Amino acid sequence: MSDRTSKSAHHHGNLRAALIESGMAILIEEGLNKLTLRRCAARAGVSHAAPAHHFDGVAGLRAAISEEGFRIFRNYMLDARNNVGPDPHDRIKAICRGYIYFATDHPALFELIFSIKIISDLQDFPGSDKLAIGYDVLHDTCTPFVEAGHDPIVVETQVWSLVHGFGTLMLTNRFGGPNPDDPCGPAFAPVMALLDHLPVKRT
Amino acid sequence: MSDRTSKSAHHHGNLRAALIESGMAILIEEGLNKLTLRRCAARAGVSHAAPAHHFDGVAGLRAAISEEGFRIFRNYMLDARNNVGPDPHDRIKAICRGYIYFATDHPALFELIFSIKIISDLQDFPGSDKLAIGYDVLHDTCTPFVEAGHDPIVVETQVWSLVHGFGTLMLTNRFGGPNPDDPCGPAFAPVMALLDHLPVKRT
DNA sequence: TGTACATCAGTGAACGCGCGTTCACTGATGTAC
DNA sequence: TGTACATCAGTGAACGCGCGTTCACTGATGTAC
Repeated sequence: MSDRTSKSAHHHGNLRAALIESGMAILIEEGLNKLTLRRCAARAGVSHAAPAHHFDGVAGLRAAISEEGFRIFRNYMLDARNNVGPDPHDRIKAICRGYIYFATDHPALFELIFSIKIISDLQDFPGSDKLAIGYDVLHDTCTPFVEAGHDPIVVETQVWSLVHGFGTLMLTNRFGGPNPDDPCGPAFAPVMALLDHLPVKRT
Repeated sequence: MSDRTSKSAHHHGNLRAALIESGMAILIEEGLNKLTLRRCAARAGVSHAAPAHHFDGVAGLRAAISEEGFRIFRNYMLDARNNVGPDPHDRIKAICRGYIYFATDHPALFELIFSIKIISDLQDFPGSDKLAIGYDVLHDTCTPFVEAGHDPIVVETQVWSLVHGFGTLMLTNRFGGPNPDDPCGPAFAPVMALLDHLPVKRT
């Protein structure tokens, strides 16, 4: 936070963060299959061998970007939920809207964070608990629909499957593609309707 | 169907079909990112320039394999539905089980056929109506749950989102990974339960 | 039935591309004294 | 405060890899006559 403007040739100072930022931009502008070490380096204005000092290969870069992606994703859900009152149905529908907005705004990042196979890629991601960032929001918001003493995974599986399926199908244009004006418009209404019928089990 | 055993150097005779078969094997054994023209050619025992006579680039190969994949996928749903009686809930649950069995048996093929973005990749796939193979099964099986005069897309979106979301999340091990013995086991029960509550609108 | 010939489906060598990785190097930074 | 030095984070050249594509070629096939 001092003379970041100097930008001397060596010692970028914050290259790791800059590379992650470059990766995000590449995801937005070029897509997931263009996310390479060399492209990130080029975009950050640094030699292509430089990233090796900060990431353990391309898998490490993807893991770091995923972690940031999960945080952004979680904030989408929280922001949506902060705009509604305490009604359980309003809240569950809100986080689902946040889910879909995120998928629409950041399709490649959405694809990245959900392409990680938790078990098989475990060794590649030492901080694999980072892959659960956001799950707490789903869990908390589902609680009113979970009968006391019952396993919350049932409701969580129902809600998550429903919204995730809609999101992925929408991104591959199975419902005519995302509506840029309102990704949670008419096409999403059937999902909302089903959520509306979830019975509240405790208040 | 004559002397296919001769296998003379030139004129393989059925190379297109052999390359598609090779591609299927590669998907099963090596995964989607190993599906290349050169690998298919090598696996079919042919020079790597040969596929150019049968497919329009790697996109054409993927399209041809997708088409076959959609047919297999559809048969999974039909087979499952043929094993149950006429009860609408039994039938809708059956095609969803078929959906999940297919995803478990052919994860890379599942990934391929659902990675195709229908609109943007349209020009790459002249037979893009082939991308809808299987939708008829969903449509027909959902009919009893659609009120007369209402748009069937509502129920179709609900069922499809639910089962597709579960399938994709399961394949990335979000539910502890697919159970090899019974992919439609306890983890899938919440989805089945939700389907059981779909109201029948006509008989 | 036999022959000439056009067509077609393969071969194999070559090219350029982008990628990850390695390596000797060098300039900047920070610390010990 | 100043100097020596270890450490660290970059550079740039080089390597090998697998990929798609092109191209002249050649052997097999099928048809006209």
